[in-house]
Amino acid sequence: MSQTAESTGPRRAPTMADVAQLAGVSHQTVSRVLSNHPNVRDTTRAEVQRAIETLGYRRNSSARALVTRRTLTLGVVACNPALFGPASTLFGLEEAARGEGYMVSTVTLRRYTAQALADAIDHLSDWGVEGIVVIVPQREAVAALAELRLPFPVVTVEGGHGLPIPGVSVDQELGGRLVTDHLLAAGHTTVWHVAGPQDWLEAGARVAGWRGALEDAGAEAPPPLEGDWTPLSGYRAGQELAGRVSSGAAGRRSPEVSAVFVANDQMALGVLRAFREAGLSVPGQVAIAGFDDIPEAEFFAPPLTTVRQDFAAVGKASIRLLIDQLESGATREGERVVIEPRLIVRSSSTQH
Amino acid sequence: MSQTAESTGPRRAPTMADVAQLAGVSHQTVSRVLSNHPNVRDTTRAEVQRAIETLGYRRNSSARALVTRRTLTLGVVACNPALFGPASTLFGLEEAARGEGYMVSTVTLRRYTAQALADAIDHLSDWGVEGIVVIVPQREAVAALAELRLPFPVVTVEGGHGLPIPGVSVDQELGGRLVTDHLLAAGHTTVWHVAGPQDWLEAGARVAGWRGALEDAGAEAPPPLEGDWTPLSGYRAGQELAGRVSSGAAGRRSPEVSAVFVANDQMALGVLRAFREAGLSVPGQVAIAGFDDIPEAEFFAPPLTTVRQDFAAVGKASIRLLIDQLESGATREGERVVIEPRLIVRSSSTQH
DNA sequence: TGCGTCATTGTTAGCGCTCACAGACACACC
DNA sequence: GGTGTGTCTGTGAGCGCTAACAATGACGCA
Repeated sequence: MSQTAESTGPRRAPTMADVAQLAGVSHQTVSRVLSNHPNVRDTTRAEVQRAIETLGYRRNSSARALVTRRTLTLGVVACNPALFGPASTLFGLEEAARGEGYMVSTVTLRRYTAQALADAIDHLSDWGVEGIVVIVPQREAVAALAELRLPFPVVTVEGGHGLPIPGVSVDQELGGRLVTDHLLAAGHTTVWHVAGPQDWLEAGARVAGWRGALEDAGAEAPPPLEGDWTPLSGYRAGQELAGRVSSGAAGRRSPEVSAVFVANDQMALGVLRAFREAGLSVPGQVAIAGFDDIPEAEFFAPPLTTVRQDFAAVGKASIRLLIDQLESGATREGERVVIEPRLIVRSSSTQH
Repeated sequence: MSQTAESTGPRRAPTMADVAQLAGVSHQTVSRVLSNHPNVRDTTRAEVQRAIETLGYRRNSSARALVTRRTLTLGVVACNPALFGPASTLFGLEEAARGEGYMVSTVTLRRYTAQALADAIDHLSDWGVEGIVVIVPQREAVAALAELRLPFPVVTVEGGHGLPIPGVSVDQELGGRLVTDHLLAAGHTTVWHVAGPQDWLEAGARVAGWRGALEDAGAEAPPPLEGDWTPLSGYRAGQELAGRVSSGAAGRRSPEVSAVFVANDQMALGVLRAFREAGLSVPGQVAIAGFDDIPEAEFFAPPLTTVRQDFAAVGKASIRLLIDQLESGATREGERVVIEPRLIVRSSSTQH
């Protein structure tokens, strides 16, 4: 049954010549109709269109790519695609690319290593992508990328500055500043920080923003804790911080814990749980702020003050940057698009 | 500077003929080396390999696809790719496909409509995908899909039964049962339900599991509330439920609210917030369970009992099903792979 | 010596399309 | 009538590869 499903046998997909024959024109005329060339008589065009519909003809993309030397395909390498940020960026990327007439092929990395990155790019190259966007925010990744000397344009997302590879990023340092300033303005003498993994550029930039804001305010910077973006690591950091709240500043020569800036919302969730278990009230005894504004943040206990990043804009800008290079043929050495984040104040940081 | 970066001008990528010439063989021998044909003398093979490395040659995928009639590309249509489930599935899908030597091209839908789905598939067809996986769990989507009669195999994820399109799904009904049974076993006389949008098959199946478990236990089924998967909708449903807890069953002729099964974790988060604001203790006064086991669930206040789905397995199985069809040429009419979910018990449903 | 067999290599055609160019025809102008 | 200047259409080549077949030489065996 399975073999005889299509009654006339394994019929080949119709070709341009088939359409031409049915419409009584040359294959070239069919091609012209398909590419909207102006110099085709209306009646001819209609005839060809009808033949196309009758046969259900579709242009063979491989043949077309072979002769035009354009695959109209872009590659994306992403690292933690189940996280909110990367997933949203991926989405924005794909949408923007499709709008520009390109297809997106994705390769995801379970964990970043220089080898995995190289393999991913190799895989994409094999399929003839015209350029790639790399969403691998580890510090060394960008360096590894710069050494690869690829035969097509590359754009990084959150790839950091100072490299010849163009990229798009959110101003993470500004985000760190916004949060810290906000907490200082609420009257806290200083702000503690639970940082992301320091091989991530974003994590480093958020630390820098936090530290900068403290310095500008003349506040002492307590030693930052470090997590790995997961709620669990935030939970552990939160337990550590909770211990310091109760034991007071004297024992450790550190300032009192009354405000914490956590480098992402998931870790902030862990911190909240740790504080809850320690019997600390938020924001009563400690104010907390996160980063990312995941959809859940508004419904945390209490709702979380955080920083919103416009991932869709990041995706769109990366594609723009990539396609610009494709079409101009010039590489935008070191060009960077920076997107501003926005502080979202909720009750985790404000005495109601 | 940008134009003169490559000193010898815009050199074409090397072709098989270039490699052949450098190695002193015919292009066909190069082709044989590349496709690991056994009948090539070792010395010849080595010579060709060296020429390939010297020139940095890569096979032109378009030319290859043109003659072999195989693009080795699979398409994926996904609907809410920033949600945890779809994103994880996407990830598993891509990884499995790459392992099998295929490339994955993705199209994401902002919102499901029959038109958007058709457009997405059109877009993928234009790029010559050999088959597609559709992760669009709305009820009508599958029907629309069945009517499209596509010239390549299709596999659905969470696409429901009774259609000629093969697919992979998690046993959502079983999941609903597991949760409900668990809550009943804890001594609750009945279990309320905050359902997902009823045009989603998964939402319907979870309702069915919930209702089935109640019936089997001889418990009365209260009218289910309906949300849209977002924390906000869960919050609203939670407010409604909280009102019933305080006013008691008498006013509405409904059983008392002492246990709630929420159709996903995000909505459960909203319910938790509503209950917290209403001064209800969880699980003291009301037990709550969710569905999905998002990474955050363990850190909710309180940690959430939920159902874990193995999305990676779903992705892997879909790709297997698709590639099997590709290689056998036969469509697996109505074949379904069902993956079992697992109950994760945490403190939101248990008196400590 | 003659012939078949096998491993190794080369030759040729053609996948389905676009590009460059060449025709055909209509119309205007001198 | 000749010569442009359009508009519309067809012809031929070739993109880079693989598949089918042909050719070559080495070897074994009668």
